[in-house]
Amino acid sequence: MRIDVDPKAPSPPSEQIADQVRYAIAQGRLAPGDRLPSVRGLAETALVNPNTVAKAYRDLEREGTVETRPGSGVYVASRAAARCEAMRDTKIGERVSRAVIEALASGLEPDEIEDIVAKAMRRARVEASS
Amino acid sequence: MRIDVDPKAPSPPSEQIADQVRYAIAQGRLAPGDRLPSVRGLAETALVNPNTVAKAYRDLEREGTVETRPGSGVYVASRAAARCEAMRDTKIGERVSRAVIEALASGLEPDEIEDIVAKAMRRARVEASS
DNA sequence: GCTGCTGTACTAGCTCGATAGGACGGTTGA
DNA sequence: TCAACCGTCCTATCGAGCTAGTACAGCAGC
Repeated sequence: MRIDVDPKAPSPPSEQIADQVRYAIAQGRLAPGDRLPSVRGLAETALVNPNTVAKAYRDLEREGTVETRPGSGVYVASRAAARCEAMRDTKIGERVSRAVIEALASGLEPDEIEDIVAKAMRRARVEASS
Repeated sequence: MRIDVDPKAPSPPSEQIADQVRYAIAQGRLAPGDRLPSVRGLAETALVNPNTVAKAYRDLEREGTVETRPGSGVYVASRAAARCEAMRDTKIGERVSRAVIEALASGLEPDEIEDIVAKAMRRARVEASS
């Protein structure tokens, strides 16, 4: 369970953390009943403040994706996978759409955009395999 | 010269304005010597504070894309087109790449992402023609 | 019981950016 | 000349979000 936070990304760190947990659940890398990293532990490895991790966990708890057992930790809720998958699809869909729409609005041609997408895909594959 | 500001977008209004001016220059919709909308006028039509437009113009001035003639207005600089085109390509490239990389990291398959891109492209075309 | 871990809560301070409102000097055109 | 417009500058305020530090209550294992 590795979670990376990019301080230069447009979305705030707490949202990045919550998103990565949701994606891990959607992929099945986190199953119902699994325990999440501790607030303090994750804060240390992700180089953010414990309060930032706590905010991410609080948001996940509110939407029913995780449940916290007082004194023990935070665990993936039982019916979380389907919801996480749905959230991922809409969220990623919106984000990719927004980028494509901006690219078209900037005057780039559709085939230039497809080129950029293909290149990004290849680059991401290389990074993922390394 | 229509400039729209989306207050819900992740990037701040002043950056949206500066980007749209750059894209217009890259496309040739704004040519060297053309005059930009006045700070107060654009602030009114784009529903933002005049200071926000002034900040966008100041940034464009600093990078050499426009030049302001005191008391008269802000005008597109003579060698702006090439620089704007280069800036657009890197900026849009980064933005699209970031979205694609996040989509792959979230567990979506490459062909699913291509689907999303194709759909966004069709939708943007419809909106542009309306 | 005690130690160490868990998440939670709270106050305070900081940065970034937009907003609001006013004042200034330069230019344009009647 | 003078009114209207131009961009610029300045101070102050607000909100979002992260950071820092502290304190608290619950659970687990020795």
